[in-house]
Amino acid sequence: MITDKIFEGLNDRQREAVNCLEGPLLVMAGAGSGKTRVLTCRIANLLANGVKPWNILAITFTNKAANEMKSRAASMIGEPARNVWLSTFHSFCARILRADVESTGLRRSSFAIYDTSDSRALIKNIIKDFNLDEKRFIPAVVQSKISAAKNMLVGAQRFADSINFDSDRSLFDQKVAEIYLEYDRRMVENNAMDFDDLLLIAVRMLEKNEDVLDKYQRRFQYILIDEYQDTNVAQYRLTQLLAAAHHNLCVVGDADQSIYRFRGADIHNILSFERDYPEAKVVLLEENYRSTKMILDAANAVISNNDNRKPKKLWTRNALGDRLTFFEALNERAEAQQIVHEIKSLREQNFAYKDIALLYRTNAQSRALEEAFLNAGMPYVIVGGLKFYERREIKDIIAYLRLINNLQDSISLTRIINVPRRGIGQTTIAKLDQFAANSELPLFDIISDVEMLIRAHIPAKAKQSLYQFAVFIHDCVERQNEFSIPEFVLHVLEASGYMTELRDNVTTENEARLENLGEFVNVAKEFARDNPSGALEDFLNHIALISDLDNLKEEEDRVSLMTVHSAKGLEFPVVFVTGLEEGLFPHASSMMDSDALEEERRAAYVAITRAQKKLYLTCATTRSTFGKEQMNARSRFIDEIPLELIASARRTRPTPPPSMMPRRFQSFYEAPAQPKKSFQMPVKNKFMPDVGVEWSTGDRARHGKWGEGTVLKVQGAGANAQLTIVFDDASIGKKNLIVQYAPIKKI
DNA sequence: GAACTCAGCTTTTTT
DNA sequence: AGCTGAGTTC
Repeated sequence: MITDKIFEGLNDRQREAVNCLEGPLLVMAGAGSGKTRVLTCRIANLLANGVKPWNILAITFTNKAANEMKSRAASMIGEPARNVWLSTFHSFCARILRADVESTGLRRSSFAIYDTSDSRALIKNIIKDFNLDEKRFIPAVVQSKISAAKNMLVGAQRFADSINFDSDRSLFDQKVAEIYLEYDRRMVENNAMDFDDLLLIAVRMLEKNEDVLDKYQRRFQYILIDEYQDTNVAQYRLTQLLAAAHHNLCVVGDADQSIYRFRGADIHNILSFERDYPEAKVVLLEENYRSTKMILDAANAVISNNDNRKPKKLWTRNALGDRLTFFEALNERAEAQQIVHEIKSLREQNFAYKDIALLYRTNAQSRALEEAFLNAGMPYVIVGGLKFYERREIKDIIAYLRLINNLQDSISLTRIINVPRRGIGQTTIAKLDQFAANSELPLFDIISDVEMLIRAHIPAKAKQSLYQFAVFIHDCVERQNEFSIPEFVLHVLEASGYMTELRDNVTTENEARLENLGEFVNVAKEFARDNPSGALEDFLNHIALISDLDNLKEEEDRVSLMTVHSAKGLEFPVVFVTGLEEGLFPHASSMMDSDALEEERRAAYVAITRAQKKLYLTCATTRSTFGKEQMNARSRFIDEIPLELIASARRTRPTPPPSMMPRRFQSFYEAPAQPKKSFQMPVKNKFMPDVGVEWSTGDRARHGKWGEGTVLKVQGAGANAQLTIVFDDASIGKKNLIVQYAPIKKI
């Protein structure tokens, strides 16, 4: 019997939630209480009761969680489970927008999705064009204001209006409003949407068009939302619109794990669910299956210091477990060293590397940890941080693909117009921008038209390269159907000269870039395999919305390093919560604001509850921040944990200087002396020019970037001599170089 | 145009 | 400390 399988091993509360299929349902699920399991089983149960998979919509926080849930449901109920709409809010919105936004007249369906840095680049352009001072109008600040407004469903016009009516508002906000209006205008012009637009415009679409709303309301008879405590106004409104017709809405979350206030998440969405849906059934899941009693007690103790919360106590039948381990190291290097040391002993206790996670509050902390791992030769993976899709070479190839897919995308065009170098400099780009602004044409239209290039007063050389570039892009547009997506990616990389540039300039950095591009081709292959009929546009859409976390592969035995935020929803047998210092965790920016401080404490709660068996809490007495040594007090969160739960050296602050310490403790506090420079970040190989070598016509030279060539002309002598070199690679051609400055060698 | 130097800023967390 | 952007030089 299928239903037996669904209910097998569930506790009474969980059964209740899985069994309640109709009407609004709120599942308050404490950390580790089997929340994912309930969601999965509930989906399976809906299917078992004859609900069609395409009538179910389930929203999760990451694509990874979505896929996992899909597989689990499929193993319970069979393949039809794969037809459930299971995705993140953002992918869901992208999908319905592709399908229907064009019919509402709001946007075209072929829009590009800009990530944070693309949209910041656009804001920066606008600030420049408005002749505003970049010191006062910091692009990132303006961006976050606009983002906050969008997350609250405040469009540009309403944002501007709300300021005009308020005479006290500063000039700053008025300017932000102007930038916001212009930003929207250019996003339309570029045929692009940012992450916030996906939500905002999807809501507008459903509000504006009854037919479309009706269609999706009919389609999604049953809606499930995970991590409901982290929804923002736009997501809340979207949920409300979709569920309005039937109220078959199940939301799952834990107010104590709400840690995304900074991006507009509103904890009240979950707290007032019962007010929004008075007929709602509420199920509390308080039995924890994940952690030992020790860990859970520590978590409960910390979170109980938050005043603004509904009291709740997680409990477990699990074993008492080991006491937590706390240590304070001398500095962040010693902290990392000590962690490495602990991991070695964990290995002797039969823990695998992949059983272990290191959590930190800020990405910057990963550096010291990474160094220690490299030195120790210990396998690790950094989840998040400088993400794969944020690497320069990956953004470059994506920009090429986006431009080919959407010739109006001027942001992508400017990114790669001179990558690899084509002799198109700032002056030329400024002229083009000017001309584009005056003629209201997309940049690409201008560079593909020689007439216009002349009118824009582009010098002959630049004109030539621009035109060649335009021809190349046009050619790619026309020929894209000759290739599969991975082949096309390779074609673009080769034919643009991008690969040549990387291959000719052999540095560790470039080798890493080539490797990353290879990985990108693999992503394309995977996509092509999973979506045989997928177009370039679908591929772009796919990669715009997958996060690093989605790629966390479990098969490799490596220690995971990530921020507390990235760790949400994950669990590990052993967890190290690092950098537990006042000013860092809780972060300095939260100290003035009790709401922010409570959010920090929830982050600490999330961190602690990731651990199943063993929990380590660590901090450093001094830490160098911005290149300066800083003394930090131990985090208050440590002092909120009852003493009896903690083993080992605590309350040792201030740490005595090494000379005052009994010798047997020294190694505990201080990293062993290590050769300086034993770790080096990949640096560009500097090609030192051969100063002191005399050159003459006909000599052969090797250039760091452009390969080999022949000297055509020599002007002057010694270090200051100017050489004219014809490079063998015809696409590079003739270059004038100063001996003393150019990366060249005589061969 | 390319490559260098210097000043100033960075670090909160992310789809 | 390490990165970006502005300014400078040839």
